[in-house]
Amino acid sequence: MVTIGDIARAAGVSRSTASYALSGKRSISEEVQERVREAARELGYTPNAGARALATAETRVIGLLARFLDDEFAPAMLQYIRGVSDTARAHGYDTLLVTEADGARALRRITSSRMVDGVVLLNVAEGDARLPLLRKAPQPGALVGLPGDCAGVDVFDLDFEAAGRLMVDHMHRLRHRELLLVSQPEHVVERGGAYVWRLRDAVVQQARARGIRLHAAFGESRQPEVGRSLHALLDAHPTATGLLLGNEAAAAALPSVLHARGLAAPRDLSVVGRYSDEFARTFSLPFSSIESAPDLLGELAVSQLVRRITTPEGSEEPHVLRLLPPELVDRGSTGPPPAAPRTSSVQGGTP
Amino acid sequence: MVTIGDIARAAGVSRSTASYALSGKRSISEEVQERVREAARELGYTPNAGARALATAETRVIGLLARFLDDEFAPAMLQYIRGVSDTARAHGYDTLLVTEADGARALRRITSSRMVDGVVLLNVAEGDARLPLLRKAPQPGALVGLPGDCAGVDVFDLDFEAAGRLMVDHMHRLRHRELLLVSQPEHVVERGGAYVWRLRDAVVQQARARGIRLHAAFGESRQPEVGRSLHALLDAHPTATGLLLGNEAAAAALPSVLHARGLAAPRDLSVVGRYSDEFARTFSLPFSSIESAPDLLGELAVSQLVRRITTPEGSEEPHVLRLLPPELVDRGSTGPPPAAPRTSSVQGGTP
DNA sequence: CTGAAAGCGCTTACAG
DNA sequence: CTGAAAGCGCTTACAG
Repeated sequence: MVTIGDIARAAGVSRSTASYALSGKRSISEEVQERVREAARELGYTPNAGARALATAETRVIGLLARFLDDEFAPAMLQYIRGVSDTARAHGYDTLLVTEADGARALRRITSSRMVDGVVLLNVAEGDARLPLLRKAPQPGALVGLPGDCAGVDVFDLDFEAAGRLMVDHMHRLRHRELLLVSQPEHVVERGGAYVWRLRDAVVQQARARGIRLHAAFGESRQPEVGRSLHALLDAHPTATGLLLGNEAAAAALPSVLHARGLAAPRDLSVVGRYSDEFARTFSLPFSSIESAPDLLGELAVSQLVRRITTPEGSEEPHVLRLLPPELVDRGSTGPPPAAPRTSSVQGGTP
Repeated sequence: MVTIGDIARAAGVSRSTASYALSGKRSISEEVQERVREAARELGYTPNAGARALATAETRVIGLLARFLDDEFAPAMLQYIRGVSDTARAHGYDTLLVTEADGARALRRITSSRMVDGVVLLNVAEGDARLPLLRKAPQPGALVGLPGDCAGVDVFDLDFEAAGRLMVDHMHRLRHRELLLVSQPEHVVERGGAYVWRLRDAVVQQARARGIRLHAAFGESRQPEVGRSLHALLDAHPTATGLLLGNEAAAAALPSVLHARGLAAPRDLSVVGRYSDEFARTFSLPFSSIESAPDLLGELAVSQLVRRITTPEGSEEPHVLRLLPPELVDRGSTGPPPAAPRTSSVQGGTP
């Protein structure tokens, strides 16, 4: 292994001079600087990360705590991970990915051993067990997902309440008067997935305010249950003309369900989902949707985290809570309600 | 920050004794051991990872180099990542996830700075630019994906040739005599994605051996192109009775395509794909498929990597090349060919 | 502009 | 069974 000592010797200077020449942290004569650089290049020198971390108390690594829960839709997670990882790199940081089931334990491990300079938490729940630990940790943390208590951390999330209102208003403007809402599975709520009820409550309230009949159901996260529950919901409410989807798994399953019933959007049913454009393109989902912006959320969280890391200790800026205003991406799946009500469940019926 | 010095002082012993008591690397009296452990617990001691890495030349971190390529289907990647990350943790390692576009550069960074004890490369291509660097690195590496030259690394992959033969033989046994094959997009091949032609060539050859007419096409990785190309293929070959899918994006798009044409599998068309069971369940893909086993491949790669890391330098065991025998998961989408040929493209026709 | 030295927090031969 | 010391490779005050 080639060390800074080797570089110093090759360049005929002291180790400190070699270090300064490479870092540029104090002025070094042109000539020496060139000799050192040349030696480093020639010997293929890279500073030892552990040694540097020990000396500077900086690892240039951020921790990313992701959880894969049975009742959530895994593919959506990938985009958050990419957003975080790519942004971290752009700031000169590497990413330690932790997928351990026991997130609190994992968080303690990586923070108290100083493996990371800061931490991004994905999939944050209302009373997230990782938060008390994060607040005690010496490193700053940024969250994607809104917890009950935001003290001591920077928080980024979609504004799910505004998203709920936007869905309803969009349908209301098109003159729909009876809507269906499919949320995430009920366990997600029980586990503290606050975004579920933030969206749901907003939808319920706005529907009431607009004089719209609303039938709200919890969905499923897995096939074939998702499809069955969609069928059941459509069967139960044949006069509903619009469908709001808070649930990515339901959105992915909907095209088959519509086909099986001989329905088309927006001709027979107007549909609005809530997922990313990337997701829509990957699975060819033809429904208008509220962009969930996973890459942007990851990027914002990391950028803020890096600011905290690099900002001097004392100058504590107040913590940030940023809820992104929802945007509706129009893919043409909404329109005025049909004149006649849908025919009820016709397996494979003609359109 | 609480250091081993603090523990030593609290327990009234030297730092070395404290270290040994915690690591158990030499015999320490019961009593002292207890005092040290108690002190560590009380003060909440965790060894500093950087300091430990510097002293031991071990980081207990493995690097995971993933690439997200436009012409590949991103959701499939997540399962590899989880397999690697979970297995690493089970062995006591953390995972540094690198998604940088320039994989070779990233590999050099993390290996030469000794951020990791070993490296797993995902998505390995025929003449992978990362391999020469990996061979020069001081850390061992394990690959998921078969490169042209396996020297110096451990390699794990699905046996794509056997998979191709299995697909054809399965259809042949059911008396199909004309088949369609949809591979990955052609750019994947151009880029050196060897698994594409390994599967394709084996299918072509086996079809010839069995006297089967085969129409092989490259697919697309994105909607709506995927769907269009499937339609075009089905239009072009109305007498083909079986469809082989090497391409996950095509598999995800197929249900809509079949619905739109009023076709059902296996009644009108027998279908075999190549993707994981997890993938099938997430997207409710009703097609029999050859299990691509991403979690198992990730697990095997990491387990072997850990063995290399922990094995003493000299005792170089020969490198491993392991190709998993394909397994067909039957989801009931294959059967005997229909008596009458398919009617050609009928948009929304009755079944 | 440059060098000698201390120190980051750990582990592990070396001595007793 | 235990302690004092060296060393891992770096950075950065301290001195000139």
